[in-house]
Amino acid sequence: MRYWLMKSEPADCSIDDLAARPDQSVPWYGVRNYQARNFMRDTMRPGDLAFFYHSSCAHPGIAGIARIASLAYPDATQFDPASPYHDPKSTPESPRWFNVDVRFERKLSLIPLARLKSVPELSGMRVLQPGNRLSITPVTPEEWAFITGRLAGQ
DNA sequence: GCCAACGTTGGC
DNA sequence: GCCAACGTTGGC
Repeated sequence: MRYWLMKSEPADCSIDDLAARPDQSVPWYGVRNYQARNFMRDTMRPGDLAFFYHSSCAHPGIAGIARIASLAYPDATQFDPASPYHDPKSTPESPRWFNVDVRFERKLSLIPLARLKSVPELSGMRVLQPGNRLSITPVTPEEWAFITGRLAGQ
């Protein structure tokens, strides 16, 4: 089993939005970066755990935990001309973009980005590296254990 | 709103 | 294949 960190803009889908959804799950559509796509398509497996991270907002940080709930399958929004994620170069015969389903696991009291950055044990964390923009990044078992065990307040 | 960092595009 | 231009990300 692997661990991940997945960014979501809470204005689009917050941890509370995820918890309130039918089945408490959501297709993680809209990823249009090849590296993040490859993580979903090639490495993620159902049962993997992910930090649910709030980005591009007033209080960026880890807001909860989610579980990968499906293998990757073609992202429907790429074929929808009305979607902002429409990709005219993609075809159903040869889809370019994929998504997994993500299910709510539990909420955490927010672990702010500044807190994560202040911890020496997490200095190597992928998402904290300067210039990182990937919306999906791997988390090591050590990082996962440290954050859930030492930084998560509940 | 600013801006640094990064990925993608497209001309050559 | 190079690389400049452009668009996006995301913290501040």
